[in-house]
Amino acid sequence: MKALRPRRRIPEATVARLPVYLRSLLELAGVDTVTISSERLAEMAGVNAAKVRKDLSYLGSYGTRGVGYDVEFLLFQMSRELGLTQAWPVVIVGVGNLGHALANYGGFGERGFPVGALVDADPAKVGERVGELVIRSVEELPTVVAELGPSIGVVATPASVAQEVVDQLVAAGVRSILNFAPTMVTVPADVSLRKVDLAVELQILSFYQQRRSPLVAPAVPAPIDAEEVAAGGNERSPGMVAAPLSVATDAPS
Amino acid sequence: MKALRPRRRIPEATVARLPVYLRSLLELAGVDTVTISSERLAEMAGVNAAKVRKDLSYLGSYGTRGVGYDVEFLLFQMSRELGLTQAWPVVIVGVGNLGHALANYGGFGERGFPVGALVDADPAKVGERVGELVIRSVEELPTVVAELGPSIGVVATPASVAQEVVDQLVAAGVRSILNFAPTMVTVPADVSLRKVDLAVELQILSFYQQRRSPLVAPAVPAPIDAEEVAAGGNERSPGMVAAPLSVATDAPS
DNA sequence: ATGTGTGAATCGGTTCACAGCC
DNA sequence: GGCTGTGAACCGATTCACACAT
Repeated sequence: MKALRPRRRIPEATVARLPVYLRSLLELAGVDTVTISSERLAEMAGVNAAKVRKDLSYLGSYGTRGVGYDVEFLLFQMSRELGLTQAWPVVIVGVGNLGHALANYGGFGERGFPVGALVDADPAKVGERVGELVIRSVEELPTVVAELGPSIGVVATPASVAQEVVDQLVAAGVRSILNFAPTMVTVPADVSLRKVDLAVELQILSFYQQRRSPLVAPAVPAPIDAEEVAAGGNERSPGMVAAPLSVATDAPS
Repeated sequence: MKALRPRRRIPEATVARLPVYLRSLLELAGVDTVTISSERLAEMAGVNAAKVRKDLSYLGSYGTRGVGYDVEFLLFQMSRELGLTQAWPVVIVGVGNLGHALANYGGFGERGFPVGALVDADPAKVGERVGELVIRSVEELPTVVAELGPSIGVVATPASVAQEVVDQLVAAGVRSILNFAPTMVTVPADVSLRKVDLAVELQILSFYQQRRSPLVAPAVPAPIDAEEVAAGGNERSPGMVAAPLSVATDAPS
């Protein structure tokens, strides 16, 4: 299954920023603002204007020179491109602390990703009710996925069973998986996999914090102001998890 | 603004992978395995061998040609580099669904990031007990942070107050922040910020899934093309495709 | 005059390929 | 022979800078 047809191939880094632009646009949608400049959108999204223009240009030439971008139109195009014109149900596997929280977290449904099913391997949990859903057995995955249609699998199990669960999701037909388990898992080439690894995030922060204070005392002649300085947002999606960028430039001497 | 402070500057992308190597090494630590080759470590971490060698070379020349890397020694160096020789307490701000789950999630403490305090702005929650901790008022942040010492702030509040909370953390002296709120926040240049945005992750998955199965006809005349999907920016290296030892290679349906 | 769209320059990171040491 | 360490080539992404449309 390898076709190569990039009608308009959108760079991965751009794809990772589209949701951020979308959110920014939603913030000012419906209201007074009819058009927006790349500069203003950049500010809202926490990136720079050149990047915004380049990114949006991959979607098509939807702007008007000398004016800016039509907010509504851009919203529409972007939603379409991101596949948000339809709802993608989410199947959460592993209803422990995290799975539970994710199930109750309203944010998903609001954004077009209704939690469609909860699944757990523990027989003691099967049948238990969480919100409006009843936890089902992991054995029912094929049925569950068939009922929901194209959906996204969220793995919130212990690391030890994550690969097994991923395999089951894939076998059930799920082609998009978000893994929260702190372990590496592999999927066939036609399945998308992203991971969110909290411990890794903390360790990355630890690295920079460590570097910053081998000693103490910043001892900088001119105290740096606060607020407003952009620390960049983390975006980026190269070979890792989320995005990165942080850290500071080091001691201004 | 670039001082040549860090004798060995480690690329950001490398820093983000160190925790993954660390975890891999821990998996085989203590046991029979005394040394490990870049190839084997690469396999465990889900990257390629050249990358492992290059990454490890930034830490120093800790390998032995013709042999590999000493597991224990590498573990030690890596822990030190990541600042894991000390525990960094975590302050969770916002004890809603997610904050609660994070507080109860044992994974942090295990990995050297004990949850040191829970803070919330809601007076109704202050005083409530969660695990061994009592939720404290957000006004007490300066005191809390002073008590804990250098720590990491985790923002698990609604988006609407995230920036405010981040400012308070920074004012209280926190220099490392992990933001779960779905909004852009800024911090001074000397503060590290990383974000975990679940909705964004789902939308990225949606993008690729959408491309894979363009369901309805687009409202705009646009030639549609299939394309090989290589989704996520997460981990995944180009080379890691089909699941080696997993089942699931083919989808049932 | 204003702000997009995009080639060209640049940068950071990955991969290659092989010299060097075990 | 095996495997690391690393310059060099390569590649994707970011930034620059300006022609062009309104």
